[in-house]
Amino acid sequence: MNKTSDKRSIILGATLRLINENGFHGTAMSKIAREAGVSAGIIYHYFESKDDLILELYNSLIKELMNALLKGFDNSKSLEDQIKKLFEDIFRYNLANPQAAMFIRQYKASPYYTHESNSQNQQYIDPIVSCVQKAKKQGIIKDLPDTVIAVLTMDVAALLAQRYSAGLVELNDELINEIIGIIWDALKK
Amino acid sequence: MNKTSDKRSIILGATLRLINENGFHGTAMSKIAREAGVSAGIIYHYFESKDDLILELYNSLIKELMNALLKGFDNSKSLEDQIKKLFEDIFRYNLANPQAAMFIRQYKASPYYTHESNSQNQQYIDPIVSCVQKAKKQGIIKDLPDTVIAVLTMDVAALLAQRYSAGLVELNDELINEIIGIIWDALKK
Amino acid sequence: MNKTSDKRSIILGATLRLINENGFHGTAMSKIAREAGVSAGIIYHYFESKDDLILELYNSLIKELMNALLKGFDNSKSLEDQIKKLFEDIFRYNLANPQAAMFIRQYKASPYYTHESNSQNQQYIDPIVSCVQKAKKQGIIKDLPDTVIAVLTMDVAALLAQRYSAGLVELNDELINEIIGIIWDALKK
Amino acid sequence: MNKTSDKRSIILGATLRLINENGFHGTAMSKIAREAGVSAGIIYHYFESKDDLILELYNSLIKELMNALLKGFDNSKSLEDQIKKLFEDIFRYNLANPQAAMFIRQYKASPYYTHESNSQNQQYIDPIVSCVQKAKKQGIIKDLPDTVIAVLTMDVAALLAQRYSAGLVELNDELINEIIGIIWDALKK
DNA sequence: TATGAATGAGAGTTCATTCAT
DNA sequence: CATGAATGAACTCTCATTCAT
Repeated sequence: MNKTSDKRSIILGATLRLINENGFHGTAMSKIAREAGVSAGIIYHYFESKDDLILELYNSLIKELMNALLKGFDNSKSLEDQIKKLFEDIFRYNLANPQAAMFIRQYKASPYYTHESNSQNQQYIDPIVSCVQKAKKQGIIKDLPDTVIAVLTMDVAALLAQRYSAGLVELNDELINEIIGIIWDALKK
Repeated sequence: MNKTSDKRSIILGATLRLINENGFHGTAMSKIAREAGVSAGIIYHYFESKDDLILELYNSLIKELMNALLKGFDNSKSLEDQIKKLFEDIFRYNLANPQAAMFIRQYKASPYYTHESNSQNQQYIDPIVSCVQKAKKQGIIKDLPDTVIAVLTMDVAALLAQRYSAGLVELNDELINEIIGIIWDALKK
Repeated sequence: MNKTSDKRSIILGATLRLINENGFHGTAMSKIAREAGVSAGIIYHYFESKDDLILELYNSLIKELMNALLKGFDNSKSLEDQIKKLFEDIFRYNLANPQAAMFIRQYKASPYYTHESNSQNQQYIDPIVSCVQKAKKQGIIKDLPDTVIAVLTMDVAALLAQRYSAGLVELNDELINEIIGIIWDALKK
Repeated sequence: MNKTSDKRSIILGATLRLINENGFHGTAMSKIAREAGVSAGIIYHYFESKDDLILELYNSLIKELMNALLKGFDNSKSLEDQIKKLFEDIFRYNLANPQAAMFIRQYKASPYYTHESNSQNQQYIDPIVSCVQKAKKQGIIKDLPDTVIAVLTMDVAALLAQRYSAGLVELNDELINEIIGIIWDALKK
């Protein structure tokens, strides 16, 4: 890890924290610079604009999430176990990374979120999507549209993570397992 | 309906449309005024500030939603039917009012959403919460925290409504009924 | 006193209080209306504009002051006694009416104060000026320009009244008399 | 003198001129920027707000005035000569710097003038106050409250300077000396 | 690479004034 | 006479972005 990517990461981290706390609108570039301990100008060396910075942050968080999911992937297991593991990992990742979950959620709910911004992450998403497709074809899970499945897994997990971060619900391992079970039962055929 | 509440409503409507399209940050007060066909200054006659305007919009949408849910309420039916009807109505309301669903979702994902902003709506939410409580006690639905139940019903419905509005998924009556059935099966004991 | 002049007076009184507390700039017409217990619009029935309202207030305060001075006037006394009494009354009036003193001072220090605004009060000021002129000619007081004499009497008194109102100095009767004596000694020949 | 303090000074100078001409209320930040030949935004780099700018201007003028008075200070002279010189310098400084005198006067007559704003200048005022204190104790000048002495010297000088600037009175050296003599005679024991 | 002073457009908000009622 | 909703220009202040150093 060289100095360049260090500073880039520091800026991204500062942006993540500030936007989660104050929203897109409440997060001025000058504040990001102060939080990151760099000058305002240098941000424009690493990112084209504020919009670009936010998009890059989103992409990097999606990339990290997808890497975490792929790491748990085991092709030697049965497809049912693979899918089950996938859903479990999605839940656990969101709950373990509430800052990331919160940002992704806020981003997706905002006008920053366009088809274009998502197409860049297709490469990371593809393996997971194709796994889900296979499971549908083999009759392991219900034949629902991908979007519906994504909502019931990814989005539900992210929402619960945020509610947990906000102190609105207590989530112990037992409850998490129960929820994962409920979702799995709801999706499986 | 007198002129005063008319203009107030017009301003709220313009705010809803613009914020859904451009986000909180992308929606200037002057644009709201232009969209509503009023002067910029008069907004401050009806609302204290931009933040207040947004909060009032949120409150009014929550109130409308809750009224819609209460309208479908029938105490003569069995509790199971009541709960089932409630979940169905939540889905249908969100899908029928995508603008409201989208705004509520964006609001809840933003730093505007605080405990304080929700406490004002407690009066509308209470009857529904108590109905769910009763269902839990009578063993009709699973004994999950209210927040988890809210995520699996209200938030899932709102998310699907937005995905539908964004053209990401086709939701016909058959599919809606299937999803309602899935959620109901997941929650019932 | 009819209702019309009542309301006019109430508006003037509200303006006096608010401007002394918040300055010209900090005193909106709507606040004057609220303080006076009238609508914003009606002020424009009694006064042409905010500037006019402020000018009329200034004029009315100058008129009251001058009337107070003229009331103490006694042509049967010696000129020396008349002048001495005049200076004493100026002091006492300012100290007894700190709100008026404060406003006049703030007005005179502001760009509202023009030659034009003063010319309207010439009728009230004339008798006093001519009395001072006579005293100068008869060698009772020093032959200083009128402006210098006004500063050493009127303005000094107003300043002391304001300092007293602000709690910066304690002014008992003894001290007031001492100051009056000092000023008189300084001006007399 | 570096560029930073240059621009700060230019802004302060522009503010002084405009406020003397148009008052606090009539002096918009945008006008100050234009007069100073800078952008509107940069003022907020040097000053927190309009209020802060005005306070800083007041403080800098008080500081300059006090430095001018201290420069004329000569401890080797008799206390009587020191005091006399002080009063003379106050007069001459005010008459030589009518812009400063006018602003200080307008500021003191406005609601901007608070105890807090003055406490920041105590360090500059202290030496002069203690000199006056000593003179009172030694029976050189009358035992009047400091505020009264300040009014009769500082404020009278500032008022005369403004009247002179406004063309209301002609002040030649002879007259100035006469007035200084009158004030001195009034204060000395 | 890195800084931070500088820009200027545009934000939210205020307010003197008007006018239909 | 009286109201107060309505206007819209002008205000203070912010902020993404640039650029000389």
